[in-house]
Amino acid sequence: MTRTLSEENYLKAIFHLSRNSKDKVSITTLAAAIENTAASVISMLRKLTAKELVDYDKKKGASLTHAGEKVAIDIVRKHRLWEVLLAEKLEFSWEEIHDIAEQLEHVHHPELADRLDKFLGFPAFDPHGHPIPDIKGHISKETGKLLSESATGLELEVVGVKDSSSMFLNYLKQLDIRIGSKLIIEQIIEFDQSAVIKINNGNTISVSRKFLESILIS
Amino acid sequence: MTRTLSEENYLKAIFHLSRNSKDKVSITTLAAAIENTAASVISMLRKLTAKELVDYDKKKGASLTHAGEKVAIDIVRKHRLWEVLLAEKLEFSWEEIHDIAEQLEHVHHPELADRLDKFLGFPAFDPHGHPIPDIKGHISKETGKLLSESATGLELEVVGVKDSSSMFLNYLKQLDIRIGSKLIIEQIIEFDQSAVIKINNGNTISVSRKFLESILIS
DNA sequence: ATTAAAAATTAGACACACCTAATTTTAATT
DNA sequence: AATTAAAATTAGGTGTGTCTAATTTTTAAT
Repeated sequence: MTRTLSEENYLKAIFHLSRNSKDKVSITTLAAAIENTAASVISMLRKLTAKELVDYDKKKGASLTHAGEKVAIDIVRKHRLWEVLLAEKLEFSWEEIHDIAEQLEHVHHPELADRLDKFLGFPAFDPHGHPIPDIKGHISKETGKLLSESATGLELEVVGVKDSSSMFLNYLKQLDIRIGSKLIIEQIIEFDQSAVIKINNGNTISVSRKFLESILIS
Repeated sequence: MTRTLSEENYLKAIFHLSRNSKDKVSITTLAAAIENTAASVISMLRKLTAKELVDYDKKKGASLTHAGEKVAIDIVRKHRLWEVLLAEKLEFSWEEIHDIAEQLEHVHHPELADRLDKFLGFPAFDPHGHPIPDIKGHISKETGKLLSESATGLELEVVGVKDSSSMFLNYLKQLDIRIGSKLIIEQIIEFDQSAVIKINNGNTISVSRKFLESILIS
């Protein structure tokens, strides 16, 4: 019943991808997310199907079984709890914690997550604004909606990011955007769906569509 | 230059084995320590030799190069710092922390050990009484000597254990022996080198030679 | 409906870290 | 010195998780 690192990463990827798009996840999508080839994805899905952690073969696309989802949520829980420890206790910055938590999330011990949770004071959100599953695996809904779905002219508060990569977070740091920052969409450029936004009632800059889809606002 | 889990475990094993016996480590000894076959050990030593982390082939036996020792000490440092966090902050008990730290010690990040160290208040010893290498890789000498090398009749204080396995630590827990406990060797049985010891001026029990070699006293 | 493009799949290979079963080398005894 | 035992080594094999290069199937467009 013990899972390999690869297996866990696949489960996690399927979990995140099926949160976003609701649908079953295609081979190609998974392959892109996990940065493996489609061939590799197929053989891993077969393995996970045999272990009854994933449903596949049926129509097109993979989804987690109940057991698989439990495993995935446990990994996500550990990931986010470790991120809180790294940020709050060890003083790592926003853009450093994700990669370390990617390693820490695979440490196995039946009580580890719960001990961490208690030590950290049962945090509800990780430093990127994502909800932390509770001890029973319940996840409160993502707070906020995408900046890309917001109207122009309104003052919006940043409550989280959809992309936790250090690349993106370094960019935000450079722009002086963090959780709690105030943004106003001043203009949407129809041509490429980019936008001009005002940051903290100060600088005005131009950002891409991809940027708008990576920020959660309240 | 990135190291695999296996490579790190070999480096750590060589490090610990050559602390104990000073000499270069034989294939057979390493194989027993790491619970692999001699054949596997040889091929891994070749790999580590090629990476210039280990000196081998020469006479009989392996030892760490300067670079290899640096890596090993870094792993040991992380292991022991994580043990402190697990015991002091997350309230894990003596016999649980070793196995978790075996996983945590392989988490890579250039600053992780130092941040942990700072957060924990720069501890000098881990919960099993072993010295924690400092930021420069310096390790203070093991405190204490083996219970097996002590005279009978004296009151001795437990300062550490040589064996951090949960098997041994559970046994100690059952005997109510921990760091700080007082022991008196009442008698050595010549036949098998076992001993009768008094614990905390209370119960008297019989223990094996192996037991005596697994406890450090001041 | 046909055709082209995209997605899924199969087939076969490879690196890694193991293994077992010889075989060779070294060390220890008589 | 011959013999035996132990240790080291080689040879060849396995499972896991990848890959590339076909091939097949599905979907979309004309």
